[in-house]
Amino acid sequence: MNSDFTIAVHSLSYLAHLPDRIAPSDRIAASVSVHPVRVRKVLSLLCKKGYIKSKEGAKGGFELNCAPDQVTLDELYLLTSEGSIKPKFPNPNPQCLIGSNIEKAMDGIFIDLEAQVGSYLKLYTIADVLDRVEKQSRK
Amino acid sequence: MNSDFTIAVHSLSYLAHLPDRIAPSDRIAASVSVHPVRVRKVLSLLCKKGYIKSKEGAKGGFELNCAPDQVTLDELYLLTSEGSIKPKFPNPNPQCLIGSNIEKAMDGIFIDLEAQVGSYLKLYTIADVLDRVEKQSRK
DNA sequence: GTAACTATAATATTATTTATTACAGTTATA
DNA sequence: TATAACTGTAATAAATAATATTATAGTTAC
Repeated sequence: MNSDFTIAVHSLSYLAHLPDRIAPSDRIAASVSVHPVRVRKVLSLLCKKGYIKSKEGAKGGFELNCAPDQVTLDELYLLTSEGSIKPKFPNPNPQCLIGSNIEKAMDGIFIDLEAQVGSYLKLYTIADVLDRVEKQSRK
Repeated sequence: MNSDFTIAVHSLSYLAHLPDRIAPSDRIAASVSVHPVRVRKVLSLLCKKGYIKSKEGAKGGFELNCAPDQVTLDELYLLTSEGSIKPKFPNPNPQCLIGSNIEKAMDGIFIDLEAQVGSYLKLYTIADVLDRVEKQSRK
């Protein structure tokens, strides 16, 4: 899974926990600890899907536009990391029975695995993540 | 998942399909299409776990030492890629409620996810992979 | 004794990820 | 209405991770 997923989950949780649910990319970036340009790139995906709205100009930023308990981690996985479970198959030898067929043979397994991962991640929402964050902070 | 998994699965399938079930690293490497030194590195892990035996010297190589229908992909995943599902959390800000707790909050989710992945991969053996390779080759 | 092999460490190369810079466009507000 | 605070996005640079290569020592069949 790639770290755009981390950025998406962190950003949504961050916005959800703010009283006014809006923050500019540099503030979000400071919480996630990545570059603001990267935050904007990932959040632009979330904008397209309507999870957040972006406001340009002064006092702008990214504003939550969804119910935290309605957004599942599965959706964010698909948006940011779909297909990332399968490892690389670096040009196996086409002259060889195994080499020429193994990637396609494994593809079916990995497609189902992705579905498994999806159905598990569907059990968790941004609201759940926030709950866990709060529980963790009380430890 | 990292590509050492690919190398492990490919190598075991490759050995299993050979009449004498033995081959040197450079032959395996030619089928997988990676460097022989890398094959030896990954296969040395499989040796330690007893899946194969290595024979040094002339006419040596790696010899299968297990029943292909008894080795599950789960075992090979754990050996080569355990923990690789979880994305990176690049030093989130310790001054922030979200930043200081999100990685630990997510850890629980990813631990369970790994277990899910494991239990799915347990459904497939090297023998199954070989079957699929053969079916694929007849398409 | 030699050729064919494994084992493994050290280094180099390549690919991927991430950060940075740059700049055009938008908007609140002084 | 000028300016500061923003987003959007492309281009480039830097850092990191993955992979290959080189080197060397040890083993074994013949």
